[in-house]
Amino acid sequence: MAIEDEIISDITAPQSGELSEHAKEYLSVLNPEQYEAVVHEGSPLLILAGAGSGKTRVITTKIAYLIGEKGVNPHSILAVTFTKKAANEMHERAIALEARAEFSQIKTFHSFGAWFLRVYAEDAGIDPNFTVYDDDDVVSLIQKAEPKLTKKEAAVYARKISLAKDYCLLPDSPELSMREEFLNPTDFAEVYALYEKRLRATGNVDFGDLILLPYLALKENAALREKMYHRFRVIMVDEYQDSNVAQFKLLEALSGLSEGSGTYVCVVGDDDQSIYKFRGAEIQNILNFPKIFSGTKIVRLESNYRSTSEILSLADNVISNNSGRLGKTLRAERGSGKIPVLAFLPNQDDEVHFCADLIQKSHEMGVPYADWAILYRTNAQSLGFESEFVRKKIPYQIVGSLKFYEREEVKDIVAWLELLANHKNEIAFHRIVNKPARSVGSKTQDSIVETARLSFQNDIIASCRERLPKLSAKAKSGISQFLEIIDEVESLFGEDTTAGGELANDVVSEHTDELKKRESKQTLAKLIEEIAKKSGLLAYYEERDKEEHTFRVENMQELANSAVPYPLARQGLLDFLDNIQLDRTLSTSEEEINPDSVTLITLHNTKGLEFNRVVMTGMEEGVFPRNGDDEEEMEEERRLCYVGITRAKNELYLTSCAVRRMYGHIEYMKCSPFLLEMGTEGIKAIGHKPSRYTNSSFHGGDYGERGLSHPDVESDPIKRKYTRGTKIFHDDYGYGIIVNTTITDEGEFGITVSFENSGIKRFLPKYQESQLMVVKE
DNA sequence: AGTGCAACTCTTTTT
DNA sequence: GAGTTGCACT
Repeated sequence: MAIEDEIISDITAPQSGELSEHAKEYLSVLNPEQYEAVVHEGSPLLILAGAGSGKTRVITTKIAYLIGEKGVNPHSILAVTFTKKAANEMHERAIALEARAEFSQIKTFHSFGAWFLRVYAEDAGIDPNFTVYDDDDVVSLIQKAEPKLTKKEAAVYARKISLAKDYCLLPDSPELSMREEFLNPTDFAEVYALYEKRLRATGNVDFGDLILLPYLALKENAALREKMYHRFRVIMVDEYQDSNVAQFKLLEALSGLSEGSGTYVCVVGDDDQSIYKFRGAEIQNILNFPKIFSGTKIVRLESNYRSTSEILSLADNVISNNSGRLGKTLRAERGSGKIPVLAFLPNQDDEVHFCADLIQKSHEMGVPYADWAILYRTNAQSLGFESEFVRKKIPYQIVGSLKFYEREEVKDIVAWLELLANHKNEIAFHRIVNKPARSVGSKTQDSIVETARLSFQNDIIASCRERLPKLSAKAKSGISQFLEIIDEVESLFGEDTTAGGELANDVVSEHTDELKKRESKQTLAKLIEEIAKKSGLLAYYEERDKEEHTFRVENMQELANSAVPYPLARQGLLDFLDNIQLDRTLSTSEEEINPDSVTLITLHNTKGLEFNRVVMTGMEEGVFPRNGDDEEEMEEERRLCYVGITRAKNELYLTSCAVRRMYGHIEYMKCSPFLLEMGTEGIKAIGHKPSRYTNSSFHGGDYGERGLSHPDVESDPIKRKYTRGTKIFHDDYGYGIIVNTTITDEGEFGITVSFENSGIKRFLPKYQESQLMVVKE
């Protein structure tokens, strides 16, 4: 690891004295708390950063400041976040402030783990050519380890194993039997142990291992820890409220905070935005941080620069119902804006139409589609919006959809790549050896894997070669074809088949990659195309595309396209696999995503994002919040609601349906308790208000009887408000006078307005209340 | 080995 | 209601 040692040798001494002009400039835009956080040094730092409080600015400015003003070597700065998107944004913004930040490690927790394991594979006791198993692969592997389990049962074990790893629990951890969730199935620990053994035999890792294995390696190896203390002098963690136990232990081991390493640790988070408990996030990490690390300085960022005061006050009304908060009140620096709108709608079709209308009408007035985000609790809810948007030709983009990598044809190609990277990958072997059919049945496959285990250190390809002469005629021909394909595609690597991950993801490797790419002009895309051709998958899917009118070949090509930036070499292959395995949510290939499109996104996925106009849909009990009973889960849902509201900069809309189709049944929905918590004061409710909603404002907490709709008592006030001759102001059209009022065929109250500058328009005021204002003279 | 039909579950949320 | 899984049949 010569490179590693080289990097740590040139940490420049801290400079003293005057700030550079550049630094004065970027520090001058900070508020006092932000400034304090940026220049703080000498003890651990906990930044409690409310939504929209400029947290990313603080982190990136701090990185720039440390490098530019404090003489910290950019290589010795590590910053981790939870999503690739956030990591990339942070890196770019840091570079914009300070070019040398390019050399800092700014990545997700998991991709940091992958980097660490490649570089220190030996210390961690694993093969440096590992690839990462996704959840489906884990389930398959559990079934291989314990064949009597059905897929469903195996999935239960898979989920719990993943959770156990988040909690940093191994099969033999005594704590495993102390936690309720691991008590059944009663043989959980045994299956977990079997799985671990089998997983190690494949030479692969799962997601949990990316955190757990680096931690274990550090824990058992003082020399390695020492190395890390020199390698990383500054460690920052973003979204710290969602870190899990394993991540905390990794951070602790990496920083040596308890060992007096002198590493500077800065964590940033917001306890009100902790929304990943189901995935093992441990909110105690942030609540107890100051207790665990004595001398911790706490800085609170409570100035919100994102949302209008109307939006923030709704957010505060909701979150203040939670107990056990560190406590924090956001100040709306932007001042006041439009009042949020709550639409009660008959059913989910109306919900979809309402959103589409809102977007389309605003677009006609020049509002870009990209202003809008549709938020929902579960992925399933996106379907209705998708079809409606397609129909109305509204461009949209779904964030966080795993669809691309879940496609059969994509998984096939990826399995080929994985097997090439790691000949021990049993799951990948099973997937591709007989596809298209080569008469290699499951019995033959199992016997080959068994032989690999017994005689070839799990190398399945070696096992294939050895078993070849002894197989039945059919299987023999199939396996020999298979081996031929393997040989042909492996020859594409040329002489560069040596294993090695020393340079992974470091700047140095990027340069070498760049050189190699230019020299050979060959990229990984070529490998993928060859695999598709030689394996017969191309022909196979061409045939199926014709019959089924699908676009599978296109998808394979798209995968190939996304591999163009990677060199045709072993390292390029591993980098590419890391990239797709650790970033499944983003469609890697930036295939013609319309830059001006509406965002469809789950509430969870919105963390860290912001939009001018936000619609929170499905505000119904049972949808959001999902379960109403458990108070702890309720608090997490409430935090999720808080996250959703605070994504909105200028306009917030909420929709709630009276009836929703679920499963195949019609469900009569109650409106979400969160709507009641928001109160009725700061929100404009339109549509048929359920009695539960109208009654609640008088006695908070008592949500009233279940009920759908009251007779519409609200239409009268509206009619009274918009009378002929009234002067109004419309956000899009400006000032005008109501020249006529009508009742439509559907019984809706309509007005005709003559605008000073926009001609004559007709409206249904009920649906325009957010844009319409009566002007008092 | 591959096809077709019947029965079942499923809705959290994701690196 | 749909998509998936498992079984039985060819």
